[in-house]
Amino acid sequence: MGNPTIPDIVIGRLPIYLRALQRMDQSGQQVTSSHELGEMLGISPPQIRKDLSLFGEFGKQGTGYHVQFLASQLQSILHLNQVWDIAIVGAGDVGHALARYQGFRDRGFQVKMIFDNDQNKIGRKIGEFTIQDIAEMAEKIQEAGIRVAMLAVPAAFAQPVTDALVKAGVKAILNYAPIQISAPPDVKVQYIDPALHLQRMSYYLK
Amino acid sequence: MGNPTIPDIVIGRLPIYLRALQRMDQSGQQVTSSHELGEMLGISPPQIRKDLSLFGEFGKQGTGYHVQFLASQLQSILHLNQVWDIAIVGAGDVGHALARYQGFRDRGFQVKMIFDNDQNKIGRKIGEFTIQDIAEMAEKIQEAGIRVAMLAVPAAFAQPVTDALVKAGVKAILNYAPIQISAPPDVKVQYIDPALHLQRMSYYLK
DNA sequence: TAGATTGTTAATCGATTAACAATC
DNA sequence: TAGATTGTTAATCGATTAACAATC
Repeated sequence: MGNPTIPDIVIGRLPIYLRALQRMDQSGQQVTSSHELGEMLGISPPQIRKDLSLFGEFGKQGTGYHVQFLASQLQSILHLNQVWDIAIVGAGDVGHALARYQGFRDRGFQVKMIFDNDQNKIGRKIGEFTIQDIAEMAEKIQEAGIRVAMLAVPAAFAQPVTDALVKAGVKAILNYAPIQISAPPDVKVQYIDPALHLQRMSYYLK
Repeated sequence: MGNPTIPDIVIGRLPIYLRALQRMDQSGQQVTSSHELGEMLGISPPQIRKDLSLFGEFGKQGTGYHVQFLASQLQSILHLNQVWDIAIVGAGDVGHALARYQGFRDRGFQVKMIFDNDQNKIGRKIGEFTIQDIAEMAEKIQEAGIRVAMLAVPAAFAQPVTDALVKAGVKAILNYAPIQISAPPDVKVQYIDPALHLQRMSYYLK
């Protein structure tokens, strides 16, 4: 069970730590330290130690952290001991790229279905998936018990599709549509909008 | 010129304000308030007023903000009065989706070229763009004076490609590779890793 | 052991918010 | 005018960091 007093900003750093640890593990490294992790990630060592200490004592004084052990602890904290099924809504370029992206499986997620409302797309295949009719979305998601969705529809559809996903029992939505959506407090929403990142950087461009 | 004392966290919110204002403008709305914007974005009204006041006085007491005026001020602050040319590195699924994404143009950016190191891809077209050899990347970017790049290569190539981009004069990199990259302080880097967002949400899933 | 690094407290730093005078 | 909303100060809140005892 998650401790409800952990700040969300700390939760946001855990996957970053995990990603670094998994890279270390893949390269055969067995031990690391808050200093090394901090160097690698641009995060201060005490910050890392403090974050981790909110969940337990994972290190050894004088030695540091055992890479595999810490990684598995973080996976457990983040509920990544299981593979979460994902539904993709929207089979345009973004939905297409997400459906084919190979990087989810190793990191606790697995695309299971993809929906669109375009009759020309429905029935066509993307890799192993057949694009399904969005009219059947709620039913299919409920049947499969899917809790995680990625939203790759035009901005105008984002809110109605969100409402349908919430009704179907989805609790986590990664929204690629360039618009704020509203959902009940028990439904987490994260946003990806590349233009937002670019605009943030262009402030610093002369 | 940007005021160097503005916190980066404030800069990060300006594009969010701008996006909301542009939607209002498109729907014909002429005036808004910090309260309405805050409601829409989940940001407190005083926060919005304080952020904006760091750059000037853009509102009218009793009335609020003129949507078009505030939007144009934000565009100017963010250096979005011009269109920034972008180079994409990596012509896989992600690079492909980015090259075809229609959402950049209205928001101050324009894809100009795309590179890959795969001989089977070089010379093929994505929309209007011909995939170019990454061996010619530095030269082409320098010639065109491109300052902004999007990185959509495998993690193992992210750092060497970054080094090449920096040498070629790129000052802003949006990195889709799931790995931290290092660049000089005058080169801004932003990250997009969907798995990171998913993992952050799965903490809250039971 | 000596050196290194954790976990944690206290201090600092920075960001957010409450409150309100100014004024449209 | 009366009502509404800004811009801004002061207070609060929360996050980061410095420092160090504990200990491997």
